[in-house]
Amino acid sequence: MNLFSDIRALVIDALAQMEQLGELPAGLDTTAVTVEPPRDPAHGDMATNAAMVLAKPAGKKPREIADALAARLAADPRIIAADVAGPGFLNLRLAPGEWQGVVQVALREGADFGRSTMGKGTKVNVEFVSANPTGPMHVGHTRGAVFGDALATLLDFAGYDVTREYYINDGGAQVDVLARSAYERYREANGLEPAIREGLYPGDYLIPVGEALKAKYGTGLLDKPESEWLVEIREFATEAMMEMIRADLALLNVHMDVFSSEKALYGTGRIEAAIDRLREAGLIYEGTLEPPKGKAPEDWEPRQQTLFRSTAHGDDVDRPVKKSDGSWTYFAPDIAYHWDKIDRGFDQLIDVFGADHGGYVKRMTAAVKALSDGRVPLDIKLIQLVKLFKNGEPFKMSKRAGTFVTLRDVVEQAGAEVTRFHMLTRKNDAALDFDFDKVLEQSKDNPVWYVQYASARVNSVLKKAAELGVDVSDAGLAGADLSLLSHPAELELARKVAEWPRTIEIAARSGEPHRIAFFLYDIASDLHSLWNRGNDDPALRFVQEGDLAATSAKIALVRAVGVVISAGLGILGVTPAKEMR
RNA sequence: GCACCCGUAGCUCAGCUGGAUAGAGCGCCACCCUCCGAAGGUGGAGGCCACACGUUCGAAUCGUGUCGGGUGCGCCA
Repeated sequence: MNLFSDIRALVIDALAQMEQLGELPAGLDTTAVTVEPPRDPAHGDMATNAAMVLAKPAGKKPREIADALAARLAADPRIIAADVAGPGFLNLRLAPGEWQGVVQVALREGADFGRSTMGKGTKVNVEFVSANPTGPMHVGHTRGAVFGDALATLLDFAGYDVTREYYINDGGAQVDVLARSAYERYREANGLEPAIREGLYPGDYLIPVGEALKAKYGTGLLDKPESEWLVEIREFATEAMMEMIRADLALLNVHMDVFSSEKALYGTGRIEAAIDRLREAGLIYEGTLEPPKGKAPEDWEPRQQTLFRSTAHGDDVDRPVKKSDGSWTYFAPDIAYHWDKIDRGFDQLIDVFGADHGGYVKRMTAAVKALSDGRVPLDIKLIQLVKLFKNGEPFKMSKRAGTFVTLRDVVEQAGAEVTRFHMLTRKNDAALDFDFDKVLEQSKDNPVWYVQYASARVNSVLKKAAELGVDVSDAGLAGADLSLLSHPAELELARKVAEWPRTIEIAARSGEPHRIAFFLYDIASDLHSLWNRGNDDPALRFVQEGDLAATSAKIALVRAVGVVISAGLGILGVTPAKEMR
């Protein structure tokens, strides 16, 4: 349930009645009518812009519509006041019973409170991470992994049918480089001096792969030409890398539903078929690209290439699908891969890319538009970089010096929970600071800690109430006399609880899980604030010694907040804390 | 040169498909607490929402342009 949509429905209903009575012209478009919490609580509980939005199409003054609408709404028992204000806002004040009802619903629905049917079962594919299988994942991948996973959970919660997917880039030149690097480590395992020349992957993580190769092949591949071992070792090393990547993802509690392989597309005719489909649409041609203006490479030579007319679908220039030697570019199998996703029946595609792949967005959306006849939307989410800090000082990374920070480093130092939450405290397209010390700090300016502290407080106060004989089960609390929750400060917190389902829908609609993290910080802050007021005003303490009924009602509210915090943390992939240590 | 993202308080950032007097944390100032409902609390100062036009009853939010920062720009993925 979403109280805001309920009241909006009430408003729309009232407008329909006004149309029937001729107070408004028939057939008005009410899609722009909103019911929202006003910024200033003094304006009431909810505000609607109906009168202002409809004034022009109805040919009436906003005030006139607002007055009539107010009178009609005020007749509903759920609404105790409806006042016209400002340029034509209609401010509504709801009966306390509505807010108390929300608390009860939260307790009854528990972990499902806020779950929405907005997505209507739409099949959506979220492709994320998709790191090259050539080494361990680094911090940048970590953010992408956390974001993609949280987005997937969020969409699921909002009623979408979600598939988490990883595209393995195992078809390009980089896996040959991996094979050659692993071969050197294999030689090393056999007591020979490895020749890790420029351009190979120098990382230690390939040493065990070399040893495993020795265990499998003994000395059998030594002194053989590359052509005899490349394919086998490539396969072996890629599989080893994928195992490592899966293990890294598991450290973060990220689990994919599907792993798709680029290599598996070769030789199946899938790539050719995808390109042919574009060709039939007249979008493939042989041609020559202009050099980019103002940045003409010195070795530029015009070349005849097979091009995709991506400009027909919003791109700036057409893009090559074949290299000059006739082999496919990276783009070609990616087109085939996205076609495959369309083919598998997804209604909506989401790709999570690093911001450095921003230049790839238009051509990919163009391809998906062309392949699906505009039926399947592709939404590409770009993830900005993570700036690492240690105690306020920038933490320099260098691949060459071997000081680059891996996903494993981050998780081992900060923990999966803290890492996940912190990575979601910023909008995906904004750069994120990650300070190894600050994320572990126990203070109010650390959102992770502050939200967990609220969660622990809920737990501890429940325990205390239970000791005094309150039935603190959700069912028991839902049965409490909630009309005792009448203090304005308590109703305000209940209002925040009522905003949870709305927050889910907004976050899901915009594909922005960080909104959940911010909401959690807000509601945690409100809970702490009410708790603190109990220091000065004993009537606001959650546990009222000697008054079981009042305590039950207050604990019900606290537990409702706990329900929301648990649900929210669950979407972010974080386990709520039971106590602080 | 072109495309995409960004520009909000001294700092780090939110701002809900355009909505009323633009919010939070840190820092700063004042007061309170010295409590085991704990790892502080309450209040305050502080902003031409980069700038300029435009659309609108209404713009931080939409459009155009300018300035500033980031990313990317055939035969890498």
